[in-house]
Amino acid sequence: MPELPEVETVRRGLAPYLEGARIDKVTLNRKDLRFPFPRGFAAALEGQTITSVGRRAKYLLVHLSSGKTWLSHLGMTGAYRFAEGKFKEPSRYYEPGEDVKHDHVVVHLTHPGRGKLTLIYADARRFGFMDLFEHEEDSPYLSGLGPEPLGNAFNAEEMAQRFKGKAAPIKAALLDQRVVAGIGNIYASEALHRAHIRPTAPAGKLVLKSGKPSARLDLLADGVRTVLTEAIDAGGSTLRDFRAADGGSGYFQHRFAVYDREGEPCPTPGCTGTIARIVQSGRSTFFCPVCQKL
DNA sequence: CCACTAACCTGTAGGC
DNA sequence: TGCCTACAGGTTAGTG
Repeated sequence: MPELPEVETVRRGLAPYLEGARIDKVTLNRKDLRFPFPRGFAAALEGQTITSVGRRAKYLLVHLSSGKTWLSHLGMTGAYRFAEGKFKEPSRYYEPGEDVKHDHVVVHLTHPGRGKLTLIYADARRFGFMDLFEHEEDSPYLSGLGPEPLGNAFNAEEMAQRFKGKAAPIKAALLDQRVVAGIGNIYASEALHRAHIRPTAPAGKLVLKSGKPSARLDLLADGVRTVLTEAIDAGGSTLRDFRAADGGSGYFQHRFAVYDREGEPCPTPGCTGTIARIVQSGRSTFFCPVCQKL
């Protein structure tokens, strides 16, 4: 489900309700999601106060008073919501009375000023997972990640170093979390369209012999930053089932230039192209064959 | 190390 | 209506 902008939207929705709250009880309705919960997971959360809610790439990071960090990845269909009608619009899967068979984790909290809250993690496909660690470098999920695309360490020079000599298509390179962390299938297509780069182009072709980024790669770095920033500002994209923690939906999907727009006219000013769909590494890629040359 | 595939699991949309 | 297929925002494990 969620790429960086959607996870950031979830983080922003949760933070005001979680920060400062004490975790009273954690119920796991099964022993695993994509992977088993770590040993003693629930017990390690219980009794803790949440100091802050952060994010790294597509990972939510809930920092606890014990110094440990509760990591949560939403996979494709993971979602958080609060029970008991705290919000006007419940997640579409979970209208009152609807089945709750995908509610896998239930967290009872007491928030100073907001009182008792029940946070629920639901995940139909169970591609999500959770972890608990003391130091970020101890988490296998975080240790290999590339730079945050909206952080200072991310720029065209940085990308050039990672792309140099790579034969893999640029779309695959953008999806590689070791190269840049947080881009997924939607925003990879969108960023490439903004930079007018063909998704099949070998990543190495965007790097000059000197190792400097090409002008196109400069455009791509800009495209990544701007599309992610705009998507966050729009509250993420709502396809199928994505919901922010308050049950609301993002609206960036209305601003997709190419994603899921096969057969529609290319929105690039003056371009006469029609958006095409191809499959790369088993996943859909959308692009304009006319304005996305190399 | 690189590139690619299959696998994980459930739900939904579309064709017949 | 039912049945069948294709596809879905992600990541890891296994193969050459």
